[in-house]
Amino acid sequence: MKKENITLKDIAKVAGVSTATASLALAGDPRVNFKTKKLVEEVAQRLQYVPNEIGRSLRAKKAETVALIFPNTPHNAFTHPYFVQLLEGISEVLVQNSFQLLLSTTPSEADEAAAYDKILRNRRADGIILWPASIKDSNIPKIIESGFPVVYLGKWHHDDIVTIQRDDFGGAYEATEQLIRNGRTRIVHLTGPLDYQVSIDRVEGYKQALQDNKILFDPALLVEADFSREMADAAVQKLHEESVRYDAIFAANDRMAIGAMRGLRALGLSVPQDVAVIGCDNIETGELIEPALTSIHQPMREIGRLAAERIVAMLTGQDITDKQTMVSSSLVVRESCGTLKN
Amino acid sequence: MKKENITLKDIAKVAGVSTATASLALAGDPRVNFKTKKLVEEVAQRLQYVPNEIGRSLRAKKAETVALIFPNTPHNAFTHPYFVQLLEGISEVLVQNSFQLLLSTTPSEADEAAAYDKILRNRRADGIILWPASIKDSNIPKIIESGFPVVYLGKWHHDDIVTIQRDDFGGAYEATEQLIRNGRTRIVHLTGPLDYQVSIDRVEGYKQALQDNKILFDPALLVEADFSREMADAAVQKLHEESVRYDAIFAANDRMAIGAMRGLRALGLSVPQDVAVIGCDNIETGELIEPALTSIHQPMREIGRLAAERIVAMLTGQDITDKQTMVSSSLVVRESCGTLKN
DNA sequence: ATGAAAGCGCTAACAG
DNA sequence: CTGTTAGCGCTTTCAT
Repeated sequence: MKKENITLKDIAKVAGVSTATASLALAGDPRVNFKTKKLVEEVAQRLQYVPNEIGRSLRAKKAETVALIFPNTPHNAFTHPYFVQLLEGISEVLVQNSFQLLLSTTPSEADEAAAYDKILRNRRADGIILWPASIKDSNIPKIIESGFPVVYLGKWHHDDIVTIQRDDFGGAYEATEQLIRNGRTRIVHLTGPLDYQVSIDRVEGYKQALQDNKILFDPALLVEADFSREMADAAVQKLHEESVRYDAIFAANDRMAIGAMRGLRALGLSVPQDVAVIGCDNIETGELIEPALTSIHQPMREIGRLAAERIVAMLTGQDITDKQTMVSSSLVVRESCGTLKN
Repeated sequence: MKKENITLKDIAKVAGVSTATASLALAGDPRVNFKTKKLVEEVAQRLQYVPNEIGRSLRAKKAETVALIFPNTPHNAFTHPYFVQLLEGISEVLVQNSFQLLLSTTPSEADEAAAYDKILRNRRADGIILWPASIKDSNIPKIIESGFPVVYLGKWHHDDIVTIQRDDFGGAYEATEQLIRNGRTRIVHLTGPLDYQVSIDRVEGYKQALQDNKILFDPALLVEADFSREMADAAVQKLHEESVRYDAIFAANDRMAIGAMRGLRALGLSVPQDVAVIGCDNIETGELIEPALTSIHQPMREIGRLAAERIVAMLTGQDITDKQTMVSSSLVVRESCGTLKN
């Protein structure tokens, strides 16, 4: 049932030319006679010839493939609500440019190094889009310094690296300021794990907004969590037990914001009257719950698109003028933050 | 900066053996002397040799790669809330078995055929996991009948095809029956597009449940929609304008269920008192809204895992005993369907 | 304008 | 036990 694959040799034989000529003809090389070209094309068409990309890759030393590498940690990747959108943006651009997309998860921390290395050098992919997890990941410098074409989704302390980064600092700043503008002064910040750059940047933005508004930063209001609903809920409980007073929560993602809202409700506190809440990610759920959640919208699809465009540019030898690209986020104001409708 | 890739030839030269011996040594072939084996391994290690998979693939005529093909229609794939979970299940198994995952979207309907064909025959992937969109898609029979190793996610009318299917009929039956058990008799079914197999199966399950409970099927209660919240909302409006009376809605996905609930609220109707609602997919949002949504849980991750296991089995020459696998769904009962707590 | 031949990196059949 | 050789399918000089 399974058809034998027909090769260039086959169509050359049928067309009565050499494989070299056939190859040139199909590549549209001007040196080849128009008539032979037509003939070869006709035969290829008739035999439904599809070039074997593997052979082509071996010869060309490139695979026309981009790998998306991401560590599949519990806080990252698949569980991230916006992973799909990133993927969609990347896919969209790669398809347009006839690149393939190879998905590479690194299963366990243990063989991450090996996994990276393999992808780097086994030539299955010509370039990499790298979604970092923790900044502690020691493999990342290795990849980046290997000189392999890579687009890094995040901040990296080296100007030579092509990066696409979100303005997490700015987003956090804006969210915090929104709460302050609404009259809140004791603002809890539920962070993600603090070995993530995104978490650090948000804390900075939060602190800066406080400072610019002459509010003293209170360490008791900074709570490290893990992006999960459960932990946010628990954090609210804990704050209650410790009798910490606060009138707002800025959570590092919507899941935690929602978890916190549930925790608050369980304590008999109302949102936004008693405690105003803002999250990050602007997931669909936030729009549907009561009260609707104010959130920082992250343009993940746009980031995916930009990342793919950059890597394609690098692989096709174009110049990257601006290596660092900053994508700004925007605050979507809904009921939960206590802003009065105007 | 970018290192020249070292090849098998290089390590053979350094180790002072032939490439053949080097190859065998690294493959752990018992014929090669223990000492030479150690030597070669040491050199490979030292030079950080990573085999070029492209060369290997060309030789072996396989790529150790599985492609996931899905048409990126508005109702499918990226917008589907459960796409990520499918992906996760697939990825998990493929990683375990050292297969790569190639993601193939078909951009526009126009060149779908070409896209499929290319993937089928350019040998970048050894096997395919196929997520169908419409059953009208004429490319699907072609792929399947080409004899290329494929796992089809859905129902296919041919016993030779390896499929993983959800029990959409059973799920719809169970949901409908639950509503009937709760005393509802005029049950609206908001379907997905009726050229999707899933939609058809659900309609069948719905009808069967009605019939088994001696409720006459009323065509006015069967409303074709498009999986979107907006259309569900509009459908509820339309039913109102046409003065259609009903006491329950079974929606073909949670998005529509949620849209319908919003529409009902706008009409001043309460859920579940006036109208009981059940959705499909059991998305996270359903758990968080008020009233919490009863929904059919779809084990997409499990499906992904099974699909990947099957395709790996096929590619490694194992026997597939049961070609058709049916995965059952389960009803997650929450408030919206009006079931009394016990 | 076309063909012959080399070679990308790898593995496997066959010698020795 | 190891080396020689051929060839996977393709592109690309280099001759003709």
